[in-house]
Amino acid sequence: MAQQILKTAAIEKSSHLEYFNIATSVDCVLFGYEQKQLKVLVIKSDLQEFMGLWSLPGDFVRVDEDIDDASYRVLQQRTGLNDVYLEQVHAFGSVNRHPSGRVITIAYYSLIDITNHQLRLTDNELHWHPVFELSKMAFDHKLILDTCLQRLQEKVMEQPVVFNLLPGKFSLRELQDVNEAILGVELDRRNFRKRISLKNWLEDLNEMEEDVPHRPGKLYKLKDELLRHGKKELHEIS
Amino acid sequence: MAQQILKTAAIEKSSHLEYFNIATSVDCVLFGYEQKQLKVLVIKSDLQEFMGLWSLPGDFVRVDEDIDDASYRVLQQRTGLNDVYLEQVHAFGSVNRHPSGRVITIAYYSLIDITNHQLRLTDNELHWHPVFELSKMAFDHKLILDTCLQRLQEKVMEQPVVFNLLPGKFSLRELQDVNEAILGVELDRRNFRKRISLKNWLEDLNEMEEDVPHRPGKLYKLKDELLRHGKKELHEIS
DNA sequence: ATACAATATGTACTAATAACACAATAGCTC
DNA sequence: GAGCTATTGTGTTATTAGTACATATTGTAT
Repeated sequence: MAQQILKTAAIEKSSHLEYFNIATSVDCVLFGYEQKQLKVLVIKSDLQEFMGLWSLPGDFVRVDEDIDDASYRVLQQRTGLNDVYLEQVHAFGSVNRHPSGRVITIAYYSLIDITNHQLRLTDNELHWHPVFELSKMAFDHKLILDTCLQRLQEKVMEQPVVFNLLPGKFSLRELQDVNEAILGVELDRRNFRKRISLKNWLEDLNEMEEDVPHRPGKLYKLKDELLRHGKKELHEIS
Repeated sequence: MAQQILKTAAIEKSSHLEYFNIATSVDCVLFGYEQKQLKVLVIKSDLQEFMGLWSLPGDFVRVDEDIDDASYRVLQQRTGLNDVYLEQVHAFGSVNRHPSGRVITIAYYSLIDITNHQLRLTDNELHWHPVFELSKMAFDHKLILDTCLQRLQEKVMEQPVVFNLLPGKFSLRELQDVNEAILGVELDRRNFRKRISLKNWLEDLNEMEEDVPHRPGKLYKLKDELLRHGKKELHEIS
């Protein structure tokens, strides 16, 4: 019957110093929507090992910073935004995933209304790239992107997340286009509208599209109480 | 137009040494089922700060070890098992979650057939505790437990995971009991059986329960091709 | 005025879910 | 072994969600 030896945290830390040898980073999959395409914000890798390849924006987690805060910091740095929905998806921790040493990364995704927010283009190597036109990326970033995309696809018809990709006012056609761009399939218009109206997410603005070369559609907005911004988490809304 | 400076990984590592100051751990929520209750394997905290509180089994990730391997190592250490389904759920990284220093932890859950596998009881402070009778735990382990429980509840009726909690042969009543223990609700027997038969997960063994003080039920097993073990991942089985 | 392009809308079929009741069987007791 | 008890096994109806599919309407452009 082994007698349990109680340790203080301070003693424990000194006995485990060798484990403080792994860095932690966050990587952000920032999705946008433009010209009927789902896009993701990527940046040219600055490592010689990955020269010419795109990578996801990310950074090391600081010792005095929560991991969620680190991802908001990356988001803010790259887009100037700090009030959008950001969701943790998965941690990636293969031993050799990063050539600089042992780095475990935690992946987040977010949805950005490209057209209404200017990027902080610190250099022209940062840009919005069509998601389905990226095959090879630096590090394991293709895997990270695919994992986040899959999560987004699972959520898109179930929870009101996709509205972050759109301006405040939109037509049902625009909403359907976004959904199709994310899912990579075509949807039946009548069934789509029925599903959306069943969800009861939208408020009819009694306004019409303008300057379209055809019969204009009605404009809607997401109900205020369903807006997700900042760190607020809304769970399981139907 | 800032000129991009290419760095080698080696140069980058030396310039970021201050970030290699955060430890990474894994914590495992090992669920079991016994006496119609959902249980979780817990261990008395060995830190003075949390004296008397239960904590989840976990360990630091080693520098030369994948994070998934670390969770399998913890599982093996505590239960002697290495061929069960283990799923990553979430990373927890508040600055002050661990009194020994900055430790980010990655949570996994797994399902164990308690009755058929002896624990490696290195000391008697390790035991199976009813999940719904834990209110306060060491560190943020209550939050981790709740997060993993929620994930399990979401999956249990959709994917064939729960069979890992049961022996190889079981009756439909036993299966229903497990589901009820996980979800914390009562289910209608006829509807439950219909749903299960629709899933087509089970194989009728043409055997009967024995030594029950009532009409015996038929015994079933999970179809071989649906067994999840080791690191194999089966996705989206209906 | 006509052609065009897209909007708006409804019905019939199928699948899944939820509520609900009764006959059959094995062990146990007396 | 008669009767009691506990639990198995099974089916119908009503409701809701999902899928496939066609026609009339409205505004712009020529």
